[in-house]
Amino acid sequence: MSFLDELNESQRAAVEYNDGAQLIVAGAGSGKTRVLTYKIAYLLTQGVSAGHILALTFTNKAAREMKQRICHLVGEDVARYIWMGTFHSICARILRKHAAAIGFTRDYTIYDASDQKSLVKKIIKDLKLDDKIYKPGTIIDRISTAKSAFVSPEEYAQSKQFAQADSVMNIGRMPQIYAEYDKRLHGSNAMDFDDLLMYTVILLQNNADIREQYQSWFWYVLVDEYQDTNRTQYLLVKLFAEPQNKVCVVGDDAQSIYSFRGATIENILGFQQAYADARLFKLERNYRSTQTIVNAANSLIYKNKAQIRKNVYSEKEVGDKVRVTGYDTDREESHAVAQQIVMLHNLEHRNYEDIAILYRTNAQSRSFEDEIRKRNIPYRIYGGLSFYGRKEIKDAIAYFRLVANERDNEALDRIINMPKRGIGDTTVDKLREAAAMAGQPILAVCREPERFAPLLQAGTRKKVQAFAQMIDELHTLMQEKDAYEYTQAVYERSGLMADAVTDYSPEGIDRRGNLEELLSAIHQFVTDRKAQDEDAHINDFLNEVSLLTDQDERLDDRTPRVTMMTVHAAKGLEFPVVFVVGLEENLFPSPFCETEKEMEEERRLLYVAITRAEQQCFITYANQRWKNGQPTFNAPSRFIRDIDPQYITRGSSVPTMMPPWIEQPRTPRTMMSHPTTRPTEQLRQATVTPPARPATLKAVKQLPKQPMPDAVISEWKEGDRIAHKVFGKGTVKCVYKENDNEKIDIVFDDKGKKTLLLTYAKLERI
DNA sequence: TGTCTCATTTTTTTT
DNA sequence: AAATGAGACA
Repeated sequence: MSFLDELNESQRAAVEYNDGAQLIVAGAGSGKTRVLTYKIAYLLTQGVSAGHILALTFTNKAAREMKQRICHLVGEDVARYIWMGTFHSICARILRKHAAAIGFTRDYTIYDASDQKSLVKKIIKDLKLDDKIYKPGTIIDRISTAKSAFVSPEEYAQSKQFAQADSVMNIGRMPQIYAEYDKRLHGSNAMDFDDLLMYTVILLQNNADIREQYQSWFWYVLVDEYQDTNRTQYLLVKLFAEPQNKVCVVGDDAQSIYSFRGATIENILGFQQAYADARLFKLERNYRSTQTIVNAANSLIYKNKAQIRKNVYSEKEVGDKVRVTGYDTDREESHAVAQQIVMLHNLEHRNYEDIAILYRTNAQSRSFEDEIRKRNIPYRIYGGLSFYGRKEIKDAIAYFRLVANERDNEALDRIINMPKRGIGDTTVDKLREAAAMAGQPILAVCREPERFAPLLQAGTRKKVQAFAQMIDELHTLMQEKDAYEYTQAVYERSGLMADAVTDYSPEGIDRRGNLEELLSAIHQFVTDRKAQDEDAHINDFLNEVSLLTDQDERLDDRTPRVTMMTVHAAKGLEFPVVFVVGLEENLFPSPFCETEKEMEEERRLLYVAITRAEQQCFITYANQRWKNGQPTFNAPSRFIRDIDPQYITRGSSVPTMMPPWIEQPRTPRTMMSHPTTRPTEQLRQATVTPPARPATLKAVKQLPKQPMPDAVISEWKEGDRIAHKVFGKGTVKCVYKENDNEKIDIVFDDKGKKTLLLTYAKLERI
């Protein structure tokens, strides 16, 4: 087999074995995708036909790339029949077909994070719980944890473990909330992301005929990134693979970084127990990075206890040492990184696309963005507001959703008064109540208000009815037209486009542009699907979009750009030059990890970050960082100490001030509202003993609001620093008055009218 | 009902 | 630094 010659010995062994269950432990950069693609190609040459292969990945992007590579090996006409996709998209596909078996219709909606949140908020309100204690975020997290562990509401109510964790958090009513949440989702003919997996397992468990149908259909099951699967996914894989157990999972326990989402590292560690005669293969040769980078990463991960020991090595050049540099402030850090990028580009002729900045939290991106833009360096930020996350796009999509699934109450909530129809919150509340009373979808109440909600005023009834009628008319159109024509009809009938067109503000023009972009994306979709002789219905589009992530967008753009993203988002990618920034205590590692186990996950996260680098790796930290409008002071991350010093060189941009190591007191939860603030000077002098906290500087949160006459503002402009920034609502002009330690933000709307005035104090001497 | 003003809060990572 | 929410008022 000629193409197998392109593999090394261990890769080839892994590809050629397919007698049964198989675990491939693939070190970073060891060609794991290559093995998977070649394995699939090999299976095809062995007579397994494409349609009988199921390959599950973590992201759409990974699926698409793998499919492309297989196309190169075996041709597109074969590759297109492989069942390749994310867990979620494969499940969504199966559930569409068998929706009735689990009590849904095939038009079910997939709720995204914001739908979940608003639903949970309503439940908390209806159950009359305190939203200070029952925070939507926490609740959603608990529900997701349960679903990831395949725990139903009933089982949740029985579970001592969940009950105990809830009582610690003082959220003892969780079982009721979970049950109610489940009920309302079902009532809305909707599922959240976790449901897609959970219901597929339920479907297969409860329906022997369907289960056997898939089990005999899938001859071979492959799973990528197995270290990031949760219990529900484990069950799912098992259900697909039984009874033959021709299953091949690939993963790296050292790169398991999604436990917060329910991933359990036990899946990969216990694979050989789960599949009795499973064979283990290891890929240990790293083809990506220099020896120094591999060694540095190894020395870091060596500090973790729970892991499959392996010996990842590189035979590339030794390469540069990892450069660790500390700065006084976060501003200096981003300034220096941007400057370094300029130098890399101009002096070492690095392409911008070869460079990435990786950080722990999305919030860190802003300062780098500012500095990089100042220097006119092209860049791209992943993970910010994605196109499909924009308000006007979500509104348009909410129309699609409601028309397709009239029970989708979250979509209705979004659009019933968008654009303005004079249907306010009070009316919607009444409608909701009437709907709950009658056991009807809210839209049904809108259709016949006199029957379900006679209390509404005549004028309101009319408005509500008109809305329902519009939706119903669109419903007819939806069935007649393709997605493109239908979208045009939606824009027109809903008044969305008219609303954007008459708005001449910069934001309005932007909104219109986005709506047009959506339309052209749908046009593209229709053309593509028709060329493939596939359906081009709006529901097909909706399906695809609701499972999209921000990393799946913007393929067209080929300008070389510096990449900025979180370390999580960088998993699976590689760059010649990588900056890992913000390596400080209380940031990286995150202040929220308390157990040693969580700390090990943070360490793995840094391992992932470092191993993204092919040739050069820079690590930076800042002694002072602005957080929530307040300065915070943190010691350099303990992880820097974990890396063997022989692979590190100290950066020299500022006087090296790595203090002799002090165990940074980790801010306990209860103290979070009073962040420790310590002046930089103190940090410099700190020796072995943890420094006391001399409060020579105090950050004053917010000055009392004071009227600020325009005259005063113009007076301040003279000689003061004035910054311009553009963000969501309007233009902000910040006026700093240094001597009085005050800063004023004046927010103007598009017409130059003053809309918001905030006064902040900077550091105040005591 | 909708807009404007002010006040409070903020736990990381994402399919 | 920014978003979200509550309350006042037109």
